[in-house]
Amino acid sequence: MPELPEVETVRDGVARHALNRTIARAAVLSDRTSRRYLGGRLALGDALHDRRFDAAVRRGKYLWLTLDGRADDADTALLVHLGMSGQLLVRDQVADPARHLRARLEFADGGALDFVDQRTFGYLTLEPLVPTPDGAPGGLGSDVAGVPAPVAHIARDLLDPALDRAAVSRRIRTKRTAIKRALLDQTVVSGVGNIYADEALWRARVHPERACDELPARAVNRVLACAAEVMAEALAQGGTSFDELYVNVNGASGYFTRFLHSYGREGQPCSRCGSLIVRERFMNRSSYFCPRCQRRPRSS
DNA sequence: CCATAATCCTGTACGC
DNA sequence: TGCGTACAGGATTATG
Repeated sequence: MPELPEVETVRDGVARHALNRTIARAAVLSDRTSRRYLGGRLALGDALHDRRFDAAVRRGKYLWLTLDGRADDADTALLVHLGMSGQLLVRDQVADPARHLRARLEFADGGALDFVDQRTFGYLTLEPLVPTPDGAPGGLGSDVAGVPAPVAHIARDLLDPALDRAAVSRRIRTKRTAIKRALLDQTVVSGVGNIYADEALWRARVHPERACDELPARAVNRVLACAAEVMAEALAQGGTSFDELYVNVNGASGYFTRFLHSYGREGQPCSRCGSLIVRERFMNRSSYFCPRCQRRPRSS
């Protein structure tokens, strides 16, 4: 499941292998993949014809590829969200279509960029860039102070040099909700999904149901620091491939799965204290935590 | 405005 | 063996 480290791994791969190459043909094969683009899948493919990407940029779990200069739409980007199972794969040659191939961009030099997505929560769309309020770069990968319009409400992420982490901490402490909910709220801080939320809370020794407005500032700061730390470490391992739906642009899995301490480890001993990791329903999904290291709040 | 529930989707794992 | 069901969950949309 692609969260920040996985999307960043993909962004890096695209930046290395897919920039400044002319797109000779582009085809979006599924209406669902282009559902965010009002012109429809055929127009989306047509719009990419004979164009090139000149940067690959990421904020949180959003990735966008900026189109090279053309007077009428120089500030336009192909916005990519991988959803649950989206993959961008760089092909040296046009290969046989993968089972869930949703779009293919063929380069004039013979290679291709494939978008494969089993569960179809991912999408592609073309979007104008809008200025960032603070004038800082819109995301990692470009100096341009712009983001695609649908990304304007998404907060900066924990690996963004322009993030004001102290302000995020203050905002979290005003929220009347559980800390894990706040971590997963992409308008508060972006890039954290279920896996890294659980891992960050385990590291910080904070129970996922702890109320934001009852946590000491120190604890919230610790959670944010741990989240940044665990995602940086995961990035260094190429991300987490928990269920094989996440791979990099070359089709390789990430190696961080073996370093997980809580996520997916129900019934296994906590690597810190030996208590058995428990799993609970939370927000229509699962929370994994150590019942001894991460003390449950009295209420709720 | 804020918090939360419902919703989209497909493959896999399981119980009967 | 096969069928039905639960489950995985990011982000938008709807509802309270």
